[in-house]
Amino acid sequence: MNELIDKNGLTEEEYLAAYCPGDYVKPSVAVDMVIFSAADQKMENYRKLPQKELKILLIKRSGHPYLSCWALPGGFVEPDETTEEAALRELKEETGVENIYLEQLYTFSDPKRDPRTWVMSCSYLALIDSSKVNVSAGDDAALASWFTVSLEMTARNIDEHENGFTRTTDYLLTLTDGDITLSATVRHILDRNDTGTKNTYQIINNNGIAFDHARIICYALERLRGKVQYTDIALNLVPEYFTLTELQQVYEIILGTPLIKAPFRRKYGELLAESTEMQTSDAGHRPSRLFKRKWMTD
Amino acid sequence: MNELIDKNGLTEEEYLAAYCPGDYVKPSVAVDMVIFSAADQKMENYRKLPQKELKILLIKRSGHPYLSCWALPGGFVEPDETTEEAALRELKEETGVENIYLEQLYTFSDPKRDPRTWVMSCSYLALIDSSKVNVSAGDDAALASWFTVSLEMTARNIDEHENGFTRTTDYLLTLTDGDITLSATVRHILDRNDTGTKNTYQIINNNGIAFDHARIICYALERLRGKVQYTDIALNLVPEYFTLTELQQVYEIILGTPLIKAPFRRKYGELLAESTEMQTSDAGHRPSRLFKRKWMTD
DNA sequence: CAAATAGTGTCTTTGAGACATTATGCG
DNA sequence: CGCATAATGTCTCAAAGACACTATTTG
Repeated sequence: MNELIDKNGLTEEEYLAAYCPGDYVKPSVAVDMVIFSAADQKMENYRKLPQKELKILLIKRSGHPYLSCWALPGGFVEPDETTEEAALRELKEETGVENIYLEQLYTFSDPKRDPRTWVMSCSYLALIDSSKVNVSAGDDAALASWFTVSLEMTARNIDEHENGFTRTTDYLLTLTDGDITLSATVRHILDRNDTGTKNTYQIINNNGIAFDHARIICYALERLRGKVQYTDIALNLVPEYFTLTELQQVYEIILGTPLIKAPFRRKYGELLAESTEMQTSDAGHRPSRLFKRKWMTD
Repeated sequence: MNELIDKNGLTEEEYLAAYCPGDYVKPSVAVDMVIFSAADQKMENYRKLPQKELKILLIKRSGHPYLSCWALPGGFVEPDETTEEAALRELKEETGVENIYLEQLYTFSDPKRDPRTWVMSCSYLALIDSSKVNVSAGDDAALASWFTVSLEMTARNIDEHENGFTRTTDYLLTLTDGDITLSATVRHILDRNDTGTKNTYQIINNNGIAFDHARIICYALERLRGKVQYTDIALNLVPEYFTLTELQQVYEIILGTPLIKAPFRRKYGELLAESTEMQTSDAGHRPSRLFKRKWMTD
């Protein structure tokens, strides 16, 4: 608190005591969470390992707008809390889980993104060990479900012009849960020229995903794919003790490509996880060593 | 627009027509910009190359709170615009520059970050070629100035406990412009254990930097340091034509370490810039080839 | 032994780091 | 020629990619 006096002769203390917020139009601010987990897919074959699948949690809307579409879990930020605290509060309400990996993603602010009124969405990426969460999340009446995620590039067009180029890329996002299939095409337009770079994202078509949440999910996947390669965040998707094959599968479903075992084990096994004596007793093949997270302090 | 009917018997269209926003308390949302440029430092020696310095633009506050402290340029988001549009609008007002590299950083939402009222800040990173901007920015009475940035780690303490560790790191941010020196110490506390990871940032002490802007500046520098290594954003800090030595200096002042010439030229010269015939006629040494940005379409 | 997975050895390729060497302009 | 910078050559070392080989378990 400084003692300087402003042009009206007030100190900071006096100014603040007299402060009256103006009557400007303000936006509502919500938090929306993209909660990922990596769940085991049941294998039909008799002694094969289960395969992992990347899932996100969605909640079916029971009111307008986007009635009976599926939306990201979230809610409005309340006074006296940060967006992160709001996210943690909602997370606990909707999944019962505390102590989760949480990272702010991006603030979406298109004034028309909510047809009712001006609502910004501060989005969060959350990662959760699927063994920790009960399948039917949502303790109240809200219908919540885990959807398997798939994102693939379906078209790309590059148009080079005088001092730059325009690149249009379409991504197809598909979310499935049993019979239910949701999908959306998100178009990314990158326009670069001598005077700058401009990125535009449009939801070209949308099947059952509420608001701009298809776009938010794409953004979250992009971030996850990037960060998984130079951090240890993937460890938040496996239980406390896990095998290297499990971890490799998690990397594979995130990145969408198969990885080669030996270099994977060198890179992540050596650097990120600490081996222990524990072994798991399986059926039909050599049992594998269990690993645990190693705390990297740098 | 779907035709489903909700529990009150309304279609979405009817619902929206009747929609009346509730009377909740809402935050104000501001955008704050960390605008970097890399300016040539005048060399005293008679025929040496100029050295680059990393600068950010700050504006002196002429009213409470933080009267006569220095703040990031910014302003409030208005209805019918996105935060990005607000940032571009403010940027044009305060520096006269359009067509600039702009990237959303992070939304700071501590409800006490502005002593007046509840104000969230959606922060942006902007990069500008210093040759494009006049030294005395700010077309109105506001006093704007470019400050040289320096950020260094001053202390680190790691405390390992049962199931994890707590790491405390202090960073000293120093901003100088001629006689004026601003500084702040930002403390980062990383707490990891079996139940999760928690990051906390505190401004330990602060000399003349308004609000939580010291923290925002640190965040921006961190992002810039990271992205410079795997993207070509650094090219937004140099003029259209530039030498590889200039570019290397830009990398060096961002990363804070000297780089070795040969590998730098292999990595960035080959991958990111396209050579042209142009040469510059200098004084006292071999003239260097000028390079231009190469448009990477992938 | 067959099936299935666990775990390692090693060759190749790539690229960063480090340093030396050559080139070119000016006075 | 001397100074200062430009530009390239090359050796080393670390890590990723690719693939083959060995090791264990159950039935």
